[in-house]
Amino acid sequence: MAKKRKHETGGNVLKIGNKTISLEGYLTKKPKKESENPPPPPTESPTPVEETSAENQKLLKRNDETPRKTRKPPVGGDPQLLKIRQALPIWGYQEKIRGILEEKDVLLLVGETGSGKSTQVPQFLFQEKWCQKRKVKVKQPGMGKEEEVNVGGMIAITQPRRVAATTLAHRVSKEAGTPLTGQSSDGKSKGGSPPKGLVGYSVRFDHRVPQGTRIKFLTEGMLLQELLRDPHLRQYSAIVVDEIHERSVDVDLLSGFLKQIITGDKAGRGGIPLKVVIMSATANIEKIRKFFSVEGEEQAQTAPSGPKASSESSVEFLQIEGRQFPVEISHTPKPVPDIQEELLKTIFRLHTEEPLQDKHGKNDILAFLTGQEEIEGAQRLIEEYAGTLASNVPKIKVFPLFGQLSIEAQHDAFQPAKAPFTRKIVLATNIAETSVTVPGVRYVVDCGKSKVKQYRARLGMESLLAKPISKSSAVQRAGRAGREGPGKCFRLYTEETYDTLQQTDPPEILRTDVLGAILTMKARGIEDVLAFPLMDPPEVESVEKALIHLHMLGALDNHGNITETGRKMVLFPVTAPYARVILAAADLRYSCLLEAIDIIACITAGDDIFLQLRSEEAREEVEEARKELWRREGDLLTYLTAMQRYAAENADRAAWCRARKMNTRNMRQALNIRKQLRGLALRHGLLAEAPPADPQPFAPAPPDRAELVLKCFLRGFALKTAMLMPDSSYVTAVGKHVVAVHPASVLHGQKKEAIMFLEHVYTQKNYAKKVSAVQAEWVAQAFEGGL
DNA sequence: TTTAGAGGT
Repeated sequence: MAKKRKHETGGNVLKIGNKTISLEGYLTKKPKKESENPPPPPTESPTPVEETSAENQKLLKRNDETPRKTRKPPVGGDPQLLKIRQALPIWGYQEKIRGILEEKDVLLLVGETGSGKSTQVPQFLFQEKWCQKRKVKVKQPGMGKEEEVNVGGMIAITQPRRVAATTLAHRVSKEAGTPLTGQSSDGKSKGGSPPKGLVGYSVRFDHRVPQGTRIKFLTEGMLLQELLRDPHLRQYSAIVVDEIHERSVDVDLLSGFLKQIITGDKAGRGGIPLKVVIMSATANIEKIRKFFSVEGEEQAQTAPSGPKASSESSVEFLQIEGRQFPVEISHTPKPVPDIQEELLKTIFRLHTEEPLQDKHGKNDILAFLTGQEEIEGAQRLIEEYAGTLASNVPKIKVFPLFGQLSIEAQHDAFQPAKAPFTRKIVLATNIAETSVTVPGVRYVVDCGKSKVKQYRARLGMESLLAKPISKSSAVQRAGRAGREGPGKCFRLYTEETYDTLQQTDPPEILRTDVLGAILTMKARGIEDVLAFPLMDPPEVESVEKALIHLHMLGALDNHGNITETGRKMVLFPVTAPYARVILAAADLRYSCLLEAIDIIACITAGDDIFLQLRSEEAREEVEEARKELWRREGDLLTYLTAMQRYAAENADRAAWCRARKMNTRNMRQALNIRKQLRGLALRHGLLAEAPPADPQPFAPAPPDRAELVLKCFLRGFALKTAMLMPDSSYVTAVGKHVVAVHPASVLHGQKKEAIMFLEHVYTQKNYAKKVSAVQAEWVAQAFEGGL
């Protein structure tokens, strides 16, 4: 297996064993980062209304051949909601925004929390002349033939999270007064029939795109998927990229594709430009502005021929004020030796000195800590100490808040403390920084750290460690105190420490394995991935590692071009190694596709489907029930058993989960993913016929079948294997690192001749997770088989 | 003996 090593041979060629990958022309460099925000809350009401208000008319001072008042009003709308809309900070900017986009292709809009940009901007734009659907002639690629196609008509608004996409769509459809009911599939809405809805959304497992949809909210990943089918985004007149400051891998890739569309040859869109609105919650936008501006650097390489968009598509910038109460920030005078002690002192000083409520409402406390362990420790101490308080001091109710908590427990943290004369204290991870808003908070305590995942390409492993937060993160945390009234923020670190913090967090693309990003590019026709425009290009070494890995998986050929296997892999919404396992499982040599899908569905459903049990009692309580799921082959076969038994359960699946302390949310999600993967396998010919519907009687996989399943997973994960050493440690086959089997694994504390693990994380130790027992011989075979 | 947070036709 050592033969599969990389050798640099000359400039642009990589050799792996006897194979050669061309890296022709893979070279570019680029510039820096950002912070974030949530949408306004929904309200109630129905009835029709004119969009063009009197206020609106006043702003019509611009040079305009077609007077604004002739613009067709929206289908309907709600007068009460209109009043609320008119009070939003962004409302007064609508003519300005329209004016800019009439002339320019790119607008960078910075609006702080509560400015209303996510809901209003698409409504300002959809009736613009440039936003109408047009029939144009385009040349078919390859052939000289022209075909007539529709271009434009819709506005897409991307969101990093599903919940944001769906709630914004509901809100905007209510404001517009049109229903959000259609179940029609994407973009198939034919003209002719009367419009049935103005607003739609598209997220995984949930699509509502009524006929006549003009405004479509979708997740970033969903638009990337659409790009696979429609590289010119012909359905759209404009793309609004919201929350770009969160800098997910998906939004970075999307930005690259949008940049290529706006700076490149527009022949694929029949010469019709695509308008792009980039929205960010932070004022630190120089990098984004530079990235999207055409004049900037080398725009030359992208389009090989055809007319080039030039001066007319420069980036316009607009800043909208937000709605935020002032927050008084204080730092500690000296570095604190013990964070937990300082946290307790701060909380109890606040609690005893500050009023329980005022004219703005509740005065609750939100503390940011790094993780579950720290939160639970602090909770114990606070509750203990609270018990000793005098009776004239208000009571305390502590709510932990972290991602692994059940939905119900998370929900509790959002409710006001029920008992009278009681203050709510929420101890949260950075889940409360962006993903959720806790109402009632007026005091924030910030420990100044958070756990950060970092991928190390050289080791092929990731780490999860507590690191100092960035300035923008600190500002964001403080801002959580000023949502409902003037607030206070107590930072448990000095001002000098604050000054040393990084301005922004490194974007995800620099902290994660770029394997998926590279495959995404390759599948969308990017030959030279190093020349693909990215705001923060990953290190060349990480890209090379990913290319080699993709080559090993069979997704790329010797020239670095995507293979038929690679094209099939991207059809499945799982990471490349899992996609490779799915393809292998469909192969006649293995024929265990349904089993592989069951396992992959469990693994990709979220965090572990088995809830972690802290106490010895809890463990004993469910041990018997869980035992029937355990397989000595390891975690993968255990997941398979869990899924098979869960799917076989006919009575009450939630109760079945509760009895085994399993995550019901994730099991439901796993079943969704299983259904989706089965459907895709069927559609793409990996399955001959639809599997029988649930519930099916449970039958445990016999050992020979289990062996097939594990060999099949080795096709995707041969790199993640380790051998047992005489001293009982495991050493990885590639790289020779010592790994320990994670305590959550069923193989923890056991000795097997070799293990395969799907995850490799450094926390307290170098841990192997999702572990299975394999034979050394299978590992060798997997390497020899070229995977 | 252990666990930041998002996300996909």
